[in-house]
Amino acid sequence: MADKHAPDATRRSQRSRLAICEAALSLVAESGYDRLTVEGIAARAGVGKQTIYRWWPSKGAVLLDAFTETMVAGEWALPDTGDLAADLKTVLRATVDEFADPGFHAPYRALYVAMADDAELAAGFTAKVLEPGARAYAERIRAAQACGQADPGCDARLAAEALLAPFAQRWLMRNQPLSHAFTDSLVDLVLAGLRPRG
Amino acid sequence: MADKHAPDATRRSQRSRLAICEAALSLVAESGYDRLTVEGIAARAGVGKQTIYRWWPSKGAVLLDAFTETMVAGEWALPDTGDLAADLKTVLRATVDEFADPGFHAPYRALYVAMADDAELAAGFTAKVLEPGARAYAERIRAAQACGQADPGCDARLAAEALLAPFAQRWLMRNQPLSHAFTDSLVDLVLAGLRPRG
Amino acid sequence: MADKHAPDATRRSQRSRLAICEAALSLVAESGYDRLTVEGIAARAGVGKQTIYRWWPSKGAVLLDAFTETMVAGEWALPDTGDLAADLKTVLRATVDEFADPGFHAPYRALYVAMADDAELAAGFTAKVLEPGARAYAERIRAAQACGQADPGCDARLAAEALLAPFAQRWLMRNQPLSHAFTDSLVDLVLAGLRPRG
Amino acid sequence: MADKHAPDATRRSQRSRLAICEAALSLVAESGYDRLTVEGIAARAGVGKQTIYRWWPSKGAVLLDAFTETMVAGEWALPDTGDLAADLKTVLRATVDEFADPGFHAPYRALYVAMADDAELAAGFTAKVLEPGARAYAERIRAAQACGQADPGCDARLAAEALLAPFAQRWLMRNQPLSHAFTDSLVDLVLAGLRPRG
DNA sequence: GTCTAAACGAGACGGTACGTCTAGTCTTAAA
DNA sequence: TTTAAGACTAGACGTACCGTCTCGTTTAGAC
Repeated sequence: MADKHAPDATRRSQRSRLAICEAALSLVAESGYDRLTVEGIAARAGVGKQTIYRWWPSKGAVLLDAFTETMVAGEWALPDTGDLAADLKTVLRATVDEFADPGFHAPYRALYVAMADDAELAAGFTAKVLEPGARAYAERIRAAQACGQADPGCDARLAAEALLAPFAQRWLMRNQPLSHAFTDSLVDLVLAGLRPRG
Repeated sequence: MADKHAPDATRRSQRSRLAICEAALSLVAESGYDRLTVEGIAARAGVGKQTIYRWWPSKGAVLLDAFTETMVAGEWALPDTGDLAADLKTVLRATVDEFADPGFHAPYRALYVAMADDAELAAGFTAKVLEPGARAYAERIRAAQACGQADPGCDARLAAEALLAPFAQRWLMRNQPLSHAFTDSLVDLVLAGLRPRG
Repeated sequence: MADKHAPDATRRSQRSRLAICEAALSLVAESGYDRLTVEGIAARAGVGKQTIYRWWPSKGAVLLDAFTETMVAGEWALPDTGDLAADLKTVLRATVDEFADPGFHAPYRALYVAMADDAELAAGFTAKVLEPGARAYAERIRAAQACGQADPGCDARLAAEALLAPFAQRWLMRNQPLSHAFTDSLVDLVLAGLRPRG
Repeated sequence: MADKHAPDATRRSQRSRLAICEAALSLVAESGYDRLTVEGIAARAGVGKQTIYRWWPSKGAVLLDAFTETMVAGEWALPDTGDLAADLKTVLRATVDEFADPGFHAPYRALYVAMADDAELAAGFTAKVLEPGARAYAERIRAAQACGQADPGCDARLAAEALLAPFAQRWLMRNQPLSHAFTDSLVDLVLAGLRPRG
């Protein structure tokens, strides 16, 4: 029936919305997700708590909005120089560098945490961040398959996961170095599995 | 120098320790990690809160102890029938089935969450759970390399990660099915990358 | 300088305030001061603990507020029939009777306890309860001095204390009966000291 | 019936007993009664908690023992120079001075507190400390009555209370000075009530 | 250009859980 | 058997946030 009182989005204060997103990102970068509180965000943003609860269901949702808006530029296509291995290595090296910035990896890690307990947020994070990334990799691999650089019988999507998941895992665990050498080897391993078969 | 007052471990009550572990596991299976509280554990275990705080630094650490003790049998060697692909598929299918049990995957997921915010716990979880698993896979792959079933030039450890991480990722995200077909394909993909090169 | 964050008294919930006072009085009457807890008051009042800590610094302060509001009618003048001895005896007998009610003497005793360790509370209890009482006695005695019934050279305030303190002492100690006979004798003794001197 | 297991007092460690008493007195003088804890006493005395619980029912009881043993010399007779007023003033002035020492008044105040909630302790404190004092005053007054210095029709015990209680009250409340002038006036007032009647 | 309904800042409220502290009981080893 | 030591169950402490609920105060769209 009636959804509580759906607030009137046209009257929403953009000023507050931005302040909340910025506050959430800066706080999570400073102190980590478990010390991030709605009250803290409201205080830093100079905003009433209700203004947060009116527009977001949880602090995880705030973070997801803030992250996707600020961090995720929007374009997701991988470069295609004609050399699949080189392109993948280039992009993964850039990603390694990106994850060195606490302003980036702190909210990213926070979203990983929040996701595990909150299926709705997991769906959102997947749809807005993870899935587009995986799809871009799969697309690039499919292009290589199309021009004979990779075995067309292989599942491009699975190969994309085989590239991205070990990266994510190492980053999440923090127990092994996340280096260019690592991503390069990973590309080599997965691409070996994609060699066109004679 | 002195760490506060290190409690005397020889006087520790095993009765309480076990009750705490069992309570933690059952509660996390019932309600999820973010509804798991130290007070709840203490209440269900029939134990004073201080007894938990005396021996563990956080609820995540309790869960790690409880999980490794109860869930992780101890032996980690993979079967070796001589057929690498078959062996890997068998084990991964069994793991898929294992993760269908909430009594198993709930604490596992909880540890993933806790880990992301707590580097110390991450180290413990890695050392006691993830690392032994990865090592067992790498060992099996090395055995295959030794008898010519796999390219000896490949990094066995990296291949192990390429098998395990996509599995973990899908499970964590819940957005794609975690089926035998998936793990079988994954084995095929990674093993294709390990084909002995002519 | 700034007192933390002084809460906004205009928004204070009177409903909660009254419930807290009533809960404090009933609990102390039932179980005594040392079994009185802030949590217990909050629970019985149906109130969050923070609502108590926001407005009072200690359980003693709650009790003082509750007591002065409920028990202390406000008017403190002693009757003046022209007969000082009779008037004092009447009032003290009434006080003896009043102290037989646990609803009255329990919080009173509690405040005595709390006072001894808390100088601020002592000041409050003195100012709101003890001092007005002593002053009323002193005033009545001064009236008697003015009309020649008592020696004008005596310190009326000291005489008031000589009446009230032995009463308080016996009540506090519980080792001797607190009877009308006792207060009558006390009045006779002190008034003998106030006889107009020839 | 059997009283639990009455411990064997003949084997009691005097060393521990003394250490406990000293620890209790010094701690209460330093921090006040409400910060006095059994654990604190045990720690400072270098004694197990059980050793305290074995021999005393409460921290108040420890304090009473410690106080009576250390502070109350044992002899309670007031001087008798033949001049009642002078003798009383001398003794009360000395008492005023005694109460200026925190080592004395801190445990005394603590016992007042403890007493109000604990009838058993009240009986003990009364019997060992207050009552002997009151009796000594009453005795001195009776001596004066015997030699015609005071009205024999008056209740000497009541007069003693009229001297001691206002003193105790002022000390307990801390809101009025506790001076020699005050005790002198008090003696004068009460003694006026005891004047032999023509 | 008001008027008026909303979104807003602020923050009090009923609650839950935190991590700490102490009570009083129980167990162990030493003397 | 008493003692020092200290782990145990129990539960209150005072604090931090939760998410809900008023309060006036902006503020922006409809009159």
